[in-house]
Amino acid sequence: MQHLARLPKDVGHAIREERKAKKLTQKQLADLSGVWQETISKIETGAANAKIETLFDLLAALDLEITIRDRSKISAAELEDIF
Amino acid sequence: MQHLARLPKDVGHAIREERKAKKLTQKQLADLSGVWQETISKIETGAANAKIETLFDLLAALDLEITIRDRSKISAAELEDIF
DNA sequence: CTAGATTATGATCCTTAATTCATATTGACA
DNA sequence: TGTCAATATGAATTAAGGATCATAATCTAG
Repeated sequence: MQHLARLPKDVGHAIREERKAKKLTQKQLADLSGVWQETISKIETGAANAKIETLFDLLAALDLEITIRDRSKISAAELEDIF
Repeated sequence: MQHLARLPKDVGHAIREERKAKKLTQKQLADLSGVWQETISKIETGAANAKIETLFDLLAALDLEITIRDRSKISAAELEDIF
């Protein structure tokens, strides 16, 4: 599964889906990442405008990474076919 | 060109490279994105831990998007970009 | 339905990003 | 080299995130 993000709230959704896909609770992710459960909740629900560092703490704990590229380059559907 | 980001500073590098690839000055990007030139400078040099919303303001102005996925899913094409 | 686990929300305190202005530094180029 | 554009840096102020504690709301198995 791969997540396209063009708006800040997309990031929270992606975090939540990846956390659930890995069968982790917010508390477990909190312990893994060093980010508080309350903060994770706010980020996942879009109630927070998190800092990049906090986001990367969560991404690292979930073994995720980010790629940045032009919007026109390739569609998410096409990428799904590749992977 | 596509940028892999696993650490916060990678984001600043990607922003800078994409801005230069599109032949924009920090001031021009500032006018396009609504983010101040001084702030862009700090983000590009890694001197700032920007907020997600600020990052997305810059990505939108540069017509960029991000994808989030598992670290293990790296294509051959991307490996060539990295090495 | 109930109990326990999970997630959400609210308050306070502390830290820090973003804005804004001023200016210093660097870079490009005639 | 000298000048102007571009970028970086620093200070002060404002706004907001994160830590922390407490607790409410929600979900879920038994």
